[in-house]
Amino acid sequence: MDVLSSTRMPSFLKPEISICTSQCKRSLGRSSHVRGSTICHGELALTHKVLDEIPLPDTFAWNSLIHTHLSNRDPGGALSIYHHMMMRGARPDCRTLPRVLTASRICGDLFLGKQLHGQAIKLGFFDEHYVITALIEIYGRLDGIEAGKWLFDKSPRRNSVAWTMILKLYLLENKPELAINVFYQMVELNALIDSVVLITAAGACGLLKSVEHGRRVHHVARKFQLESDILVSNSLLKMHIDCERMEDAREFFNQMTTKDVISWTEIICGYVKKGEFNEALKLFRKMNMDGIKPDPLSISSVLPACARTVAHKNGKEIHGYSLRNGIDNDLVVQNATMDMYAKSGLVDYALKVFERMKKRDVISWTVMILGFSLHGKGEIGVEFFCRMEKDQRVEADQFTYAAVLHCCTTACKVEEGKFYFNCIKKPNITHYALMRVLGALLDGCWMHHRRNIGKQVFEQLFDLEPRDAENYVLLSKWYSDNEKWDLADKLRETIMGTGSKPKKAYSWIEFQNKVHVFGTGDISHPRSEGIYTELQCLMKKVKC
DNA sequence: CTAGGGTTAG
Repeated sequence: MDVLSSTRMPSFLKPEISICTSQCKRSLGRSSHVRGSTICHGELALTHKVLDEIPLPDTFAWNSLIHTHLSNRDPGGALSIYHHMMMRGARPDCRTLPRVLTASRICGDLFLGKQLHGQAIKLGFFDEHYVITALIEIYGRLDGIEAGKWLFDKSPRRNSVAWTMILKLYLLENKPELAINVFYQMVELNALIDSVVLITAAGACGLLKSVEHGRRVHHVARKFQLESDILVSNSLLKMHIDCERMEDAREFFNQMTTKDVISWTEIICGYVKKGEFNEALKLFRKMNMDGIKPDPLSISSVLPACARTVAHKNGKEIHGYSLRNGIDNDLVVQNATMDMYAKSGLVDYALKVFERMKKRDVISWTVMILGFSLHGKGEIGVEFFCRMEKDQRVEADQFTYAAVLHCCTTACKVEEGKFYFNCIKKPNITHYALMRVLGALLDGCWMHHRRNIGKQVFEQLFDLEPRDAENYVLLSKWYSDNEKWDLADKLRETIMGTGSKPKKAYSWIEFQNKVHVFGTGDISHPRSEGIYTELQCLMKKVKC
């Protein structure tokens, strides 16, 4: 029986147990037999019963039971144990309060947290590290960072856990610069710098995309000789990637003495995000040669690289690997596999994977709907969207709507497109989603030469994201398609003026089992001169 | 029997 199933057990105050008491006493005669990590459904129920029968269970036994409920993701159960403990006159100790505070935090009960705070003071546990941290966390998360920070400033003792909690709370409120400032304060005050606080600080630098702060955190890590700690080095690696410094990231990765599957996954992901799919695939192969076994996460991160090169052979190979190793049941892997097939031109394979899936989430549906639209099967995509809407377990989000709109554009279903577009106007839709949707609508405008609508859409696009170079590329294409060359040229000048750079465009060809990649204006290929000459000849022939 | 921590898919 698995541990989690005990979350469905009867509530503590009314245990419904039909096992004879003598057996209970044999198995749990002494309260120290209560072990949170190994306890299962029946045993937990038994424990309740036994604690009811013991004249006065010791605090250790109550603590264990509270712990068990918490680790079984049942904070409500933990709280009712605590309540019962109080009713029976048991005295909580310094290990009881942190756990009960955690339970009330998960339940979102700040009022109870305040009561427990009072109790901590009354019982003299206020200078306990664990109590302080738990209090900072419940105040910080339920009443805002300032409340947590106040407590932190007032608290008689501070260890690195409490400091880290403050950093974490700032990050939760999306204030990474304040988190980094706290980290610098720590360093200045000679507080103990450990791996966890370094990981948290590195995360803050990544969120800020600040190379400057990143260097300083890196320096501190080196000073405390924690740079080679695998968790620290992985977070430093991630920081370089998040700061969009792939060269630095690669250099750091290369000199890492130990690399685990997470290190490899991070760097592969970094290259995928940057569009360097061949480098991502190379590294995936290298990882295997280094004897690191791919896991569902690394598989899911390399599959997009296969999807976006003609190397769908690699994709099939990786699909085969996941089948042989029994990780094809992972939902994320299945979604990534479907997307790989759909984007490699094998939408039928994608559909096969889709139909075999036991569980489907909104991403599964979106991938499939988008897959159909990419293959000019917009009608089927819209059908799938309707099919999805019948499934109560999934709800369309911004990406699903973008996909279905794309279907409408490829199927020339302008009216339906408008209909879905109107469905999107819910409060939880972000600007980003709107961007994509508008972009999709725009494709429709091109097809129908509905120039006025197109112009309106552009105006909205620029309002939303005036600095996004991609929008200018779209508009430039729009002008060119409408043979407004002078406007297109003028726009190009504007783009240069804003200083925003469009993403580099890539193309590729598979030749003799090797994938050759070409970027715009790329002259890195050893035979690039010959390639361009040949290209010019071809262009001439095309024009004739 | 105790707190704060690194990777993934549209």
